Amino acid sequence: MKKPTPSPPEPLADPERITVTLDMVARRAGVSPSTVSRILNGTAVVSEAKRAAVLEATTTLGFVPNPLARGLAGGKTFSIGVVTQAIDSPFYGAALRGIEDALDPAGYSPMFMSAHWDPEAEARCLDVLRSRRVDGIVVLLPRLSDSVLQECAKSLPVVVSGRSLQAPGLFALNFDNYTGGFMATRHLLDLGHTRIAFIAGDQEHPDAAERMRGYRAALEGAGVPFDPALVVPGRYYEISGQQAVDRLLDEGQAFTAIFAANDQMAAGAALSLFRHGLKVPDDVSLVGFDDLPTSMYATPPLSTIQQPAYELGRMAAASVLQLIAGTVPDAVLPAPQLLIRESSQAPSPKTSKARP
Amino acid sequence: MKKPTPSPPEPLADPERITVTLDMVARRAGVSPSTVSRILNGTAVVSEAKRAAVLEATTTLGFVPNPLARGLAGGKTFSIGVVTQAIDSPFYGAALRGIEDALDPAGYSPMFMSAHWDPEAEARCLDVLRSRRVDGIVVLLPRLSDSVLQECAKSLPVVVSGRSLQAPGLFALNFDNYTGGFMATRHLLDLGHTRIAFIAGDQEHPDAAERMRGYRAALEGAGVPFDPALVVPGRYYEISGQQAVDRLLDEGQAFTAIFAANDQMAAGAALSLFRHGLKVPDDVSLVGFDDLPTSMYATPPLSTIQQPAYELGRMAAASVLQLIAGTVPDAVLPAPQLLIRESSQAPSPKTSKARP
DNA sequence: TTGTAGGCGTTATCAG
DNA sequence: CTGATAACGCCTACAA
Repeated sequence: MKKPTPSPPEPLADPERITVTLDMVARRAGVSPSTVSRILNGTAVVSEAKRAAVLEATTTLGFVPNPLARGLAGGKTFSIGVVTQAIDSPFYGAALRGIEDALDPAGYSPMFMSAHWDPEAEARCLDVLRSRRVDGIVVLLPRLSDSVLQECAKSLPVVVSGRSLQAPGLFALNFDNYTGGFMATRHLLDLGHTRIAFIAGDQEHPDAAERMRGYRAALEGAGVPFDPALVVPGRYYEISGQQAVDRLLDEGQAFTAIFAANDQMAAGAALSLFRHGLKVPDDVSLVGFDDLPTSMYATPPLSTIQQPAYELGRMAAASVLQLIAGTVPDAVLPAPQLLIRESSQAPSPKTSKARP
Repeated sequence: MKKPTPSPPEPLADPERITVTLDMVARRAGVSPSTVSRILNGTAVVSEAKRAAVLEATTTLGFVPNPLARGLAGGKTFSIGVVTQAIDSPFYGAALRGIEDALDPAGYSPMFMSAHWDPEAEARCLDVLRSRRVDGIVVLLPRLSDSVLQECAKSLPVVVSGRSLQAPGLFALNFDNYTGGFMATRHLLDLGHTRIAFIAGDQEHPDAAERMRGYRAALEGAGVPFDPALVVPGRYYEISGQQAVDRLLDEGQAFTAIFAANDQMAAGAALSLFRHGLKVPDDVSLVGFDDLPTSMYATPPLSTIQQPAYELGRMAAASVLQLIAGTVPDAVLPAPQLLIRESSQAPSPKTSKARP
């Protein structure tokens, strides 16, 4: 499958075209290939004279080691597999950047893949990554069972987020979703709300379940009875937040505030309220979770729980690197933080119900 | 590099642990390695009997070819380098997914890198990607000069977006930003607005310049004089949109509508208006550009120009693949489309100026 | 049609 | 400290 041009060989010489090999460097420096390799990798001590010669040859020849050959021979590819659920998710963006930032200075490259919340797809991602011989794997919010993950960790360093697992070669970075959910609800309670609707995430996700647990605990702590009618399931997407509020309103539920399990659903909820002529926060207070970059630019800016996505990415990447180096990671995610903006306020006495 | 375990052979058999090689498949099928290779790659015609035997052996052994070895031997890595400016940008998200979707079925893997709008960083990305021996490169909104890009294309298939370049081994996918800018402005004009502020993007970016050109052309076409005082520079981030409107308002400029060169700045603009007590669209109409996934959930939903980010990604990826295959890409981006939502309406007679 | 041999660019293992 | 000499796992002439 050559270029369809059977013309004379390279009219315009392209210096970068021909690959410079380690052997060529060795020859030019008058040493053996192994010596070059050792110097370039710092694998052993070498005489200053040769080191200098090799370095000179390396630069003048513009030698760049071939990662493929390195991987094949040495068993390391200097790449880390990263499986996300949706690479286009606003939440992941920051995390991916954190991973990039942590890996780059170490000479590692991330290899991103999306599993689309599908356990089977996630398994395929792991397979592809393994077949590509990545040196380690980061799984953001895995959907696969703990055992599968632990199994995977037996043959490769693995870091997961959103689980609390313990296993050799496995490190889990868990955000305190429970406390986050608690704080959000508590904030609304403190403001004077008692009829607080909750748009839940998919309870299959541990983090969603935790946020809900925080919601209930806060209510109980305040002596406010938990009302199942105020809890609507969502799926973390905007549309599900919108539908949730549509439903709440259709059912004629009385509430003065809404706590959405993530900012995306909060945005959907806001749209539903807008369509129904309800104002935030005058008629209904709204609190989200995640603090997406866009949330502070919502109208009005959204009160939410800050989730350190960028830090999560950085720490996860740093942790795989530690695992690879044989160190035991000790990273701990920052505690949840409540960001009070303008979407929440005390309930106005007049409109104590969404549907007066 | 054998296993450091001279213990009895595999107490708990771990089938995935030991790598199954092509040779093993060959042996089990009773054929030579080359035959296996030929069958698996469809490189040559083989007798049905052997083909069946090989396929059987492949599946029962769970053989997965090693991409590293394949790359080393065949000179291909089956990976495509993708340089974006910011992996966490809401606009890129969809594009990256498109790339993923187009590459995956072809057995290729994307390798994402962020250049942060910095030409030097972009050059480094290209170097890293080349050193990783990617088979082709996609550069989304390059900041590097045309000549550097063309030079790069001499040794590697390159696809760029946001430029109109022509060169061997180089394919450019360009969105019609001019028409998009024209349509957005025209929409406002049609509504009856004549004082239309424009929040521009960095004029260094060709696409930003084009959108501005469209803005001016629409004004001229409608016989509305272009007023430099209504044009404020931005940098495509939310904050710059907010600052732009702050400035417009501080200066006491009279306008009834704002066209922001992208949705992110439109979000910032909306926040500024909100802070100043101005309502969208009652006091000021607002139109953006890009149609970010979040824009339809803004309050009110944002009128904007739809930019097919996902398609862009898909087409870019498909095009590199074509380039690699020796075909000439012929992809053409969909034409811009105006999405009229609720952030734009006819100017109310009372508030014909932001500052009456 | 099918097998054999050699090589892709490095690293690792061993002697010296 | 340094240099041969094997691998690494696969592909591709070349030969049969």
